[in-house]
Amino acid sequence: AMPSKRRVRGAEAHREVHADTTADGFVWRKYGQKDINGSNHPRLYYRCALSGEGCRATRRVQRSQEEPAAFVIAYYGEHTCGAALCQQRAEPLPPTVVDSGSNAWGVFGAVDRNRGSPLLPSLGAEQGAVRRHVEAPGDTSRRWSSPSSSSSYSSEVELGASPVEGFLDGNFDWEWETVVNSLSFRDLLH
DNA sequence: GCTATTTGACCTAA
DNA sequence: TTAGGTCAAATAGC
Repeated sequence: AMPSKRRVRGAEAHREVHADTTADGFVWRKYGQKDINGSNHPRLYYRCALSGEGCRATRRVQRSQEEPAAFVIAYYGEHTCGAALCQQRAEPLPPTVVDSGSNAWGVFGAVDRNRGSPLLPSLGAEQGAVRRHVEAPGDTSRRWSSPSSSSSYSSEVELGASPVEGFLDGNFDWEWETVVNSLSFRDLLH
């Protein structure tokens, strides 16, 4: 039988993030757009560009009501094509964090992936790299792998960077918001 | 001509 | 019946 053409109402997104750019390190193909009740902005639907190879990852992008410059992006499904294949970058991401104590910096290459997307804010192209600054209390060695439900920490990303897969990786969700020239993250579990 | 995007229609859970 | 997710023909861009 044909699979349902409609996601079950209320189905949980694998993760949901707030971002000021729609770029996330993956290649997406738009397949639909809808005006949503109670929203001033249409909702955009994307699936992985490698869906033809069986990748079932999709995402739903909508501008934030409160902050029109920001986006709320919900991810559904996993990249069964393999994250490396879905990403345009030639090299896999370096480890998300180089832990060097209370402050740790990781360096990322910024990639302009959304080409001429009208949704893409003027981020990223001119800046060369992203740095993620981590401030976490307590044990820093496990903060990226399995944060406890009570842990609280934040990261900072120097602008220029679209949020990339490395930031979203893991078993927990992130929310980020623009703070002048940086993005701050916080664990959505709290 | 090929590929990606747009957009109205279609489908179905609520 | 409505709302929202997807399809697919038309269109645009290369």
